[in-house]
Order: sequence, then C-alpha cells, then structure tokens
Amino acid sequence: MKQKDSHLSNRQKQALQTRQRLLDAGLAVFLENGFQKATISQIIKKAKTGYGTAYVYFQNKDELFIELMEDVMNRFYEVAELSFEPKSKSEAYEMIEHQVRLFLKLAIQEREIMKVVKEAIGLSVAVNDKWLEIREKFIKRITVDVRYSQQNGLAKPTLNAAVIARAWYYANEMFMWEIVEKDITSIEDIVSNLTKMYTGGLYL
Amino acid sequence: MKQKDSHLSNRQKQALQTRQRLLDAGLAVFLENGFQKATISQIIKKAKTGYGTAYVYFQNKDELFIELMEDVMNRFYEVAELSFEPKSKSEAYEMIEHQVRLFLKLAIQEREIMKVVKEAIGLSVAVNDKWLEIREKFIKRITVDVRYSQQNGLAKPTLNAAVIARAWYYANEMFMWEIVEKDITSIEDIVSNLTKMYTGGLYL
Amino acid sequence: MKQKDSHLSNRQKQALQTRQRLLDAGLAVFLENGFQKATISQIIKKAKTGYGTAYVYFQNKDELFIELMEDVMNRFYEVAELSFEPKSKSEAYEMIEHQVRLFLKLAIQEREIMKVVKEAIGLSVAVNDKWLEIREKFIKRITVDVRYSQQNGLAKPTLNAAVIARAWYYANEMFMWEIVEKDITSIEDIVSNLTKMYTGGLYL
Amino acid sequence: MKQKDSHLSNRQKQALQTRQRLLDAGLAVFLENGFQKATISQIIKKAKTGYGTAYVYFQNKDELFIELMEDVMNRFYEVAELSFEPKSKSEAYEMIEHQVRLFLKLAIQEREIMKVVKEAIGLSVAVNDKWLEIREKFIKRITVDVRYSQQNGLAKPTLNAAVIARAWYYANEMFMWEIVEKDITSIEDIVSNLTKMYTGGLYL
DNA sequence: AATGAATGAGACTTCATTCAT
DNA sequence: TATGAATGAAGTCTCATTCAT
Repeated sequence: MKQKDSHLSNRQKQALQTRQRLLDAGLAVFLENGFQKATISQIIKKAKTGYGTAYVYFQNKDELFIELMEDVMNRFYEVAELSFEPKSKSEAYEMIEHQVRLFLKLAIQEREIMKVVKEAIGLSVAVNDKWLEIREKFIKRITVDVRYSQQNGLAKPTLNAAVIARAWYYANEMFMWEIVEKDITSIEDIVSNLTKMYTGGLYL
Repeated sequence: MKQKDSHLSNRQKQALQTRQRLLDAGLAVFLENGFQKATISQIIKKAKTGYGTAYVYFQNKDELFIELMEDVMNRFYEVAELSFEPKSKSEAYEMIEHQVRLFLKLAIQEREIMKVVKEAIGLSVAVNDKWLEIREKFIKRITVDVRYSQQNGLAKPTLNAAVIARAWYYANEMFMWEIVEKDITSIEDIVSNLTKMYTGGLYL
Repeated sequence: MKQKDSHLSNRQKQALQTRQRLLDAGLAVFLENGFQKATISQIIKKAKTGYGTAYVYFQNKDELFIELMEDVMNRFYEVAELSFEPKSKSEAYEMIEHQVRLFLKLAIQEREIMKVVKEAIGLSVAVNDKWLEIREKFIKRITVDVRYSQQNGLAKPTLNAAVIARAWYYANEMFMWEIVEKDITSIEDIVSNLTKMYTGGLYL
Repeated sequence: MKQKDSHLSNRQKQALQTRQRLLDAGLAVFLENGFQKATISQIIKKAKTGYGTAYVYFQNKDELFIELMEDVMNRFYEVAELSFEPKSKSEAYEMIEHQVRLFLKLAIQEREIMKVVKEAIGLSVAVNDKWLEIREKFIKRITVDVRYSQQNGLAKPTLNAAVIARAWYYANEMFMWEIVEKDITSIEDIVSNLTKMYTGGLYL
C-alpha cells in the first residue's frame, strides 16, 4: 500500500527476503509433494537456508503452510466481500449467481493448492483450526447479506439468518471441494441450480 | 436375523467369533483413543488374539475401522431409505423435516464414533475413499426422491435433480459434522430452517 | 526304473500324487518369485492342498526347495560322471573340453532355476549346506579323474589331485554362476580357454 | 596420514568423529553377531548416538557395512596391485606364488570379518553388488598382468587374457572363502598347487 | 492323509525440531 | 540473523510353522 520497506534497515530487508524465499520454496514443495510428503528439508534446500533459519520465521511446518493458505483464502474472501445491496429479488439472484460463479471459478484456478489444503486439513490440527476460522469468517459475512435482504423486505423474515447462511456456505464449500478434487471444469450447471434453489428458498 | 451360521462347521463358527471379538475390541479402542492413536497392539490385546490373527481378518487398521464405520453408516442410510412418496408439498415438507431430524438425531447418538470417523477420513486414504462411496450412495438415493417429486408435479421440473440432491446432502452432512464436533444438542432450529429453505427452493 | 507304484495301495498312490503336486507347484512358484518372495501360501494354493499338508511331506520351505534343487543338480552331476579314461593328453583335452561345454550348456538351459538356487544359497543355511554337499560330490569325482590321469602317466604326478580338482571345479562353478546371472549365451571362449589352461597346467 | 581435517571447522571435525564412532561400533557389532543379527539399535548404543544420527551418515545397515567391507577389501586389493613385471617364467612363478600366499594369508588374518562379508553377500543385494564391483576390479588388474606376460613373450599369446584372469581369480576367491569358512590354517599346499597349475597352463 | 485357524517376534526408519555456536 | 549436527519415539505387518480336529 504505502512505501513499506523503505524505512527498513538492510538487515531487516534481508530478513524479509529470507522469509519470502522460504515462503516461495514452501509453496513449490507443497504443490509438488502434497502436505504430508513435503519436508522441511526440501523447503530449506530450495530456499538455500539452514534448518534453523526456517524456525526463526515459522514455528513449524504447519505455520508456514497456514501463511500460504491464508494468501489463497484471501482471494476467496474477496468474492465473499463483494458489496451486496440488491434492490429486488431478481437483482439478488444476479448478484448471488455472480458470486457463486466467481467462487467456483477461483476453485478451478487454485485447484492445486486447494488440493493440498484439503489434505492438510485432515492432517494438521493447526491447519484444521485455521480452516474453521476462515469458514466462520465467510459465514459471518454471508449472514450479514442474508439479514440485509430480510431487512429490506426481499427475503423471508422468519428464517434464521445465521443457520441459512451456514447451510448456504456449506453447500458452496462442498461443491468447491468436489470441483477441486474431481478436476471438474464445467460449473454452470452447479452455479445455476445452487443459486435457484437458494434464492427460491430464501427470497420472497 | 435368520439362522445363518447354522450350516457352518465348528471351525468356521469359531473363526467368526474371533473376527467379532476383534471388531468389538476395535470399536472400544477407537472410541477411547481416536483413530490415529489407536494401535493394532491395543486391539489384539483387548481381543485376546495374536498379532497375526488380526491380519488374517483385516488387511490393516484402516480396513478394520472401515468395517466398523460401515455398520454405523448403515444406520444413517436407513434414514435416507425411508419411503418418500409425498402427495403434496406440505406432506413432502413433513417427510423431509422428519428425515432431517432423524438424521441429525442419529448424529447426536453416534457422536463419539462419528468423531473418530471424521478424524479417520483426514488420515486414511482408504477411509476417505469409503466415505466418498457412502456419500455417493446417499446422494443417489436423494436424487431418486427429488425426481419423484418432479415427476409428480410437486417440484420445479427445470432443476437438475442430481445437483440439487448433492447440494441438499452436502448441507445436511456439514451440519451433521458440526453437531458431532461442537457437541451441539439442540437441532430444531437447524431442522426447520434447513427444511424450509430446501422445500421453498425446490418445491412449487 | 521298474514298475514302481504298481504295488502301492490307492491311499499311497494318492499321497504320492499330493506330494508331486506340491513339488510342481513349488517349482512354478519359486521360478516366478524367487526363493525369498515365494511363500508356502502360494505353493499350497497352486497345489490345492491345505497348509498342514505341505508339512506332512516336507519339513519346511527349505526342504521342499532342496528336493527341487537336487533334481536339477543330478542333471549336472551326470556330466561329471561321464566316463573319463583318456589314452593320451589330446584325448584328455577333448574329453575335458566336451565336459566343460556340456556343464556350461546345462547352466544356460537351467538358468532360471539356478538363479533361484543362487539366491537360496545365500538365504538358507540348509540350502547352503546342501550345496556344499553337492559341491564336494563333484570335487570327489573330479579328483578320481585327475588321479586316473596321473596313474596313467598323462598328468604331472607331483600335483595334489585333491587341490587341483578343487581349483578346477571352482573355476567351472564360478563361470557357471556368471553365465546364469549375467544371461551369457556364448560360451565357446570360456570353454576353450578354461580347458587349455587346465590341461596345459595339469598334463604333461 | 597428512594433516587433512586441518581446514575443517570444529563442527565438521565433530561430525567426522561421530561418523567414525558409528563405524567402529558397527565393526564390533557385526563381528559379534554376524550381519543378519546385528541391529542398528546395537550399533548406536555402542556408539552412544541417537537413532537418527546413524541415518544421517549411512542410508541403512547395508551401507554402513559396505563401508566397513571396503576397508578390508582394500587390504586385499593392495596385494593384487603389487607390481608384476617378471623377466622370466620362473620369476613370474615366484611372484605369483608370493601373491597367492599373501592373498590367502590375508584371508586367514581377516577371517572373522570375511565370514560376515560372506553372510552379507547372500543377504543384502547392496552388499552383493558391491562385492561384484570389487571382484571386477580384481579381475581387471589381473588381466593387465596376464597381458604383460603375453606381450613380453612369457605367456601363451593365444589365450584370452580376460577369461584366463577371471578363471584364475575365481579359483583364488573360492579358496579364500574355503579358508575363511572352514578355519583352514595351512595354505602351502593350496598355494603351490594353484600356482603350478596356473603357470603351467598359462606360461610357455 | 489332510486341514486351516491361530500365532508372534521384532527391526526398520523418518523427519520435525532443538540449541549450541 | 543464521546455521546444521544431533535427536528419538513409535507402530507396522509378514509368514513359516503348529496342532487340534
């Protein structure tokens, strides 16, 4: 954003570079070997640092991966954060369909790293916890959107926004995993059915 | 059920008993330690058999667990198999709500073993594959139900039954995991919101 | 040789057949998997008998293999037993060259089983001992031949027949293994050089 | 020998010591238990290092043993490398007899470790391969010697030096194993007969 | 003569992490 | 800030063989 780094000492700049080298190397190694088979050994070799150096910047393998994972998930979160202030049911439909499409397209784009994320979730408690945290962030954001529609008389006011948001997110997340794991590339059928059922069920 | 076994030789009966002892011991050990920490060693000790004996009946820890998992999942599947031939939208609503409630109640009942299942899915490829297989069985069954409603003029005929069934199942499965993992006991809010959104979105 | 079996009871005939079935199955399994990887399990499955049955006829896996090995080695031993009563050095040369050629040709013919024999020698004490026994039988036979030549004034009388026979056998055995393991097919160079050196060194 | 190591950091020197401790411990353990029964566990206990440490320096038990084996075999190889430039047949005879004697004496000296080598050759593919490599090195060296004698008009020029060298080496190796395994101590009979036959057969 | 259910010893190896330098 | 030598826990699974039937 602003001119960061500019006020840093050379030493600090170097440190930042080392850190970034580890991150880059980590990404490459995780993509190539998956989470479990990736070793710190491979990562530091690729980053040309010593064993200890990796532990200066990251508590452990999981933390390094989580950093990488957050980068990717931020891209997903940008989609969730898209402004959502529809004036009508049909506008809501358009916006939601658009959002779902972007979300699933992103899954296709980030397929490889997401496969590793899926694996890591099952293997590392820390990664799993991080994932849960990310998920709640998504659900919270969706809950806000649902409430907006209810407050503006577009959506059924008796439904529990939090539960609906969760259900909706769950369906999206699961299709996302399916796309990632089964190498699915055509998503339009999913996009439209998902959106229709959701808006049909939620909106007036 | 019937008198099976009756035609088995004593030897075979004994073998069957040994196998069952291992299964029982396995369940106890998995419940107590979780999937990862459970060891074959603990299981055979509890079953009072030799190491090799376990490997006569099960290829490895994963296979033994999968057998156990299938037993539990069959109880879930019974719910999915409940006859579903509604005459009206409201009858459909009743039936679906009933099914969801049974499904989630079962999750509460089987909470402990399901926690282990969740853990095992992330840890064992074999268990994960089995889970995917079970999931597809559920989705296939739901797809049939959706089609029935469409063919009887109850549900929107333009929706893709397979995709809708999948989305619906996904939402249910995810709430099931949430209930299992967060020790949730009050499910009525989930049941009613889930059902309302689903029937509102799918049915005419 | 004579009409064996004819006087055997049916039961004894059956037993003999079972034994033979095990031997045949053993050969097939050893050839396919090598000594170490071959399992009793595979053998009895192929022979269509029970576990225990194999142990009625053979003390253990090694014994079954040794029986097979003896069959093959008898074919080699026939070469060693070829009558050897040369009248002159040149006749001796011819006979020895002929013998070496037959011996090494046999190695080519029996290559596959001999590979397994080599493996088994290193792995099983019993097989190794049997091999040593077979070797001594060969050397004893050769010693007789060397003595014959010495007694008939054809070979240097001061050489120690036993040591010479052993050295000669060793060279032959080693070339045999080389042919077996390196899939060598052209042996004439070996045959002639071996024979020339041997007769040159031993004969007058 | 010279002051190598001098330029190594303390860290590297320490590492070298650790490695040597493992090698020394390995030798002791292999001598005491043979190859098969020796365990990494015993070795690290004797070397007072951790499990992982052994695997830092050697891929596995086989590799550690191969290192040990190479040390011994180098002593044998020194004998094979003895300069061989005879001026006459009788000088050749003397030199060869001397070499054979040294070779077999060495076998007596190194009997215990060579017993383990023999065992290991049958048990470990890696050790077997290493042995084959060592053997070829010997044979190559002998081939050079045979050629020298042929080129200087001492040995029969029509014989194939490579085959003769191989045959000669084989006889020596086999007697070496016999001496090692049967605890033979009187070698003069072998030395003289072997040399006589060889020189008689090869030289003019 | 034939069967087959049961047995159990036990050695390997990996790799994230530490901490003295 | 960077290094890298050292650590060590821990759980799998095989398969020849036995012996009661």
